[in-house]
Amino acid sequence: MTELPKTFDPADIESRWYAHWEDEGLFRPERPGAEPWTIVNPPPNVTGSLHIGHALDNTLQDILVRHARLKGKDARWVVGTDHAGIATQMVVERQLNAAGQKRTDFTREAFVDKVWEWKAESGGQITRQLRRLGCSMDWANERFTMDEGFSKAVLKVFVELHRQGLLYRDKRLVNWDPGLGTAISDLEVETKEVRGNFWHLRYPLADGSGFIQVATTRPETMLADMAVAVHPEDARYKALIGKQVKLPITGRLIPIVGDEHADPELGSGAVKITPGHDFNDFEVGVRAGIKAGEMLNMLDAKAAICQTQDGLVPAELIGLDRFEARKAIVQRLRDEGFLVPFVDKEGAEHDAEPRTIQTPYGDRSGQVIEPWLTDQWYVDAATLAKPAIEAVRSGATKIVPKSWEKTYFNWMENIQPWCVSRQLWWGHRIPAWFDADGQAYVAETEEEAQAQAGEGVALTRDPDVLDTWFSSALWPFATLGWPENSDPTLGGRYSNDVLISGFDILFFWDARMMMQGLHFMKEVPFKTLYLHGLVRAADGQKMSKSKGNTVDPLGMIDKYGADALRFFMAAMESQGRDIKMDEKRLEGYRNFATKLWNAARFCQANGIAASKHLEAPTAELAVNRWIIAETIATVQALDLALADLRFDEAANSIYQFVWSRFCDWYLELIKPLLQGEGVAAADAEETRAVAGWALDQILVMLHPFMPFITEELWSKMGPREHDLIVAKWPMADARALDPSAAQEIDWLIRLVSEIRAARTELNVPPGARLALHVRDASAETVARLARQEAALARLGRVDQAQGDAPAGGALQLVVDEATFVMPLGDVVDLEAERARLAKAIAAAEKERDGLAGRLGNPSFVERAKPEAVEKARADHAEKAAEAERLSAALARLG
RNA sequence: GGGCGCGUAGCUCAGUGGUAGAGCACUGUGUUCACACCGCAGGGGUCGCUGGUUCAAUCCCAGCCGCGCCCACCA
Repeated sequence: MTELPKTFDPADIESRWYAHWEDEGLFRPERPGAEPWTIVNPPPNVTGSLHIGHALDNTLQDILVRHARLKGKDARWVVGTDHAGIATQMVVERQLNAAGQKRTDFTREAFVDKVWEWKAESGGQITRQLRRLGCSMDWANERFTMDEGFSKAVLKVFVELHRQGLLYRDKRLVNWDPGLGTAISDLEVETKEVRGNFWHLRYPLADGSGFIQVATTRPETMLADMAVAVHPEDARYKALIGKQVKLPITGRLIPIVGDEHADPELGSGAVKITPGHDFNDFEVGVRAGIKAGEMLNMLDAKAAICQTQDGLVPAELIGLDRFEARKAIVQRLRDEGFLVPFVDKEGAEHDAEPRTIQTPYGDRSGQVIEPWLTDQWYVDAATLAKPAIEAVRSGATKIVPKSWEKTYFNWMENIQPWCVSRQLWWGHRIPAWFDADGQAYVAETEEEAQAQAGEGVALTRDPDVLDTWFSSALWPFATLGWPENSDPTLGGRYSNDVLISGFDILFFWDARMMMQGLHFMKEVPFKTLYLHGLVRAADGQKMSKSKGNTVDPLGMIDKYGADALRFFMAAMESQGRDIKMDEKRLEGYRNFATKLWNAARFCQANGIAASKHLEAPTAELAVNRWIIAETIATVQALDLALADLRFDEAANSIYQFVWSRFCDWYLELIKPLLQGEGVAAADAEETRAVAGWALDQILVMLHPFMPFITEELWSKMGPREHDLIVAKWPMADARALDPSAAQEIDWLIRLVSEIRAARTELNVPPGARLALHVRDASAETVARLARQEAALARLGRVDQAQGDAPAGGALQLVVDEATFVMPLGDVVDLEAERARLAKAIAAAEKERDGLAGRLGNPSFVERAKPEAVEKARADHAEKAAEAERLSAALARLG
């Protein structure tokens, strides 16, 4: 047993213990035959650094892993990083730019090598930071979404999905990011409301019989218009259907078509159709019989104007950026009389009507997204979604909190084809080869593709890579050895036990793991999906670098210790709510750690040491039997809370137990037994044994939340057979519960509390010792008073006296059947005591009368649950008796 | 337009069909060598508003007000 310093210094112990655990392989001790328990960590981006959201996410996971490990399971927390295609490519490109270079100065191979170099140097930052939080991950088997095994899994999945017809190449509109020069998925598009304009155009009918008016937010796209649509039943336009319009500027002849898409209520009721540059118009175009290959395209990859297939775009517009082109085209339309001016309320004329419009932006680049006609690879998500929906309906995967199920279903049921190809260099290269005619051959190797295509056919590999989420969707099984490992349960680790993620990646990641996991493993990837919220700034705002209101978790660890930060996260994690950063609270949990530290110091100083046994020691004294029962009750509460993933309840249970039960009462109550004179040696010994045992249980129970301080104290309390991280979780043994001991200590606590409150209220000097007389005491109370004499003397500063109290001023209080009288002689302010008693009487009477009122209501007695009536009767009798005894005490005061 | 969530003590948050809790902050006080990052005692809430269901509602239902988030093709 090593003596503990007076102040707890987290920094001193954290790195020491972490290194020890990791070096000794304690994050995944050998446990042959033990029940496997598995959780996979959401792989952070290699470009990332630990932010406060990671701190929450990983704390919750570590609590579950450590709990499972303490319970003796073969717990494994799979860890690794994600190659994060776009993000990582951007980081490396930015570095090149800073050095005056650019990506295209290099060959693809050379650039990708540079990214790997960057990854080797900087990609480990976040995993080092996770260690500071105390995360007990299986580092020995760390994975990367582009490591060799993973790449095999990705190839296999791509090829199989293709063979099954669930992955295909298609020409359709895609969300194109002109800044990054790649397609992105629906989920990577953020729609924002921006101030924009609404231009009203009039298109001349080809036969010269007049005009048809249309409105648009994107006038420049008129260069690729292929129709004007009106509602088939719209009386105003019905006769025009089938006529031709001669487009301004290009002079192209386009038809007026009838289509349900045109809403007679909106604008003029007629709408220009640009199938190559608008998702709605694409559908209208298809219905009008236009094939994707024929749709006019007027933009290049950078969203500058290019010549359309029919060559009708005037040369002076070619090469203009889309926003420049808009200005030029509006001006020309105005000059040529095709722009209908907007007249505002004051009667003034403008080119356009101001209006807020929904505009799509790329979530990475911040660029306005262009619907663009390209060939891309798509996954038939709707088909894969069906089993994923069913799995949640049947409960095979339970979503916690349940309220997210609806969101999950809603998204899954309306899911669109998932565009998985990206025009980037960094990522999993698509295993497809094209011949000269553009025919694709999909295979795991070039040889196989060649075999499909036939001898001598020249093949070129698809230059594109896969969406990062395509690979991370395989994380729950590809990290466990699939596909080499053909065991359908992957050694009992698939399905994973639980997945913890922020709700912000429910669609990006969780849903896609469900789809891929069910498709390839025929089982759900995880039995429970726990979704937590965001960590927000103190003022409730979302944290962001641009706002400059981020809180650095490492800074919090430096200031308060990792244990305090972890406990904060756990205590604040109630299901379904975001967490607001509250540094005062964090400070409070730092204080909690110090409190525990000092409790352990007290134990050390009083000969209390590491328990020799797992089971609770046998005990005779009520106080010891009571703390054993309280410990058991806390284990039960913790197990329940953790099973329900109620991290806040779990944290609060152990917090309350440690501070309010163990420190505030138990340690105070046993002081006379440890330090008093004339204590039987057996009693002192029993108490030391029980206290040591209870402290041990506290350390084990608190360990998942506060691993560092608990491990330190565990080691300092005496010799141990093993480290705390691999200790045994307490057994919730109901046999240790003792109602009579609990009742006695409960009575003692109430009596001491009453004495203290009364003393304070009457301004009895803290140091003054009072004589304690009792009247109307039952035999049980008399016995308890005798047994608890030392505790009462110490905590209440009272000395028990025989016989009735002498007449005169006294402090009186009622606990259960007995009235306690503490004579105060001349010191007492009789008026103050009368007032105090009167207040107590009033309170008891108020409750009594309230209960009487309820009992006097016939419908309550008739219709309420019998136990509710019974309880009301009992409470009423008790309150009535209390009021009477207090009144008697008041009367005695004279 | 659809969906979800939130509104409980000054602040941050739990909570239950039977008259409300925690941490911090606040007030008073400090005898007892574990701890002032502490102890003891205390004040403080018409549980957003309005109806309804019920013997009984902060908790269930409906509407309203306020706040936030997600999804969606109004040109």
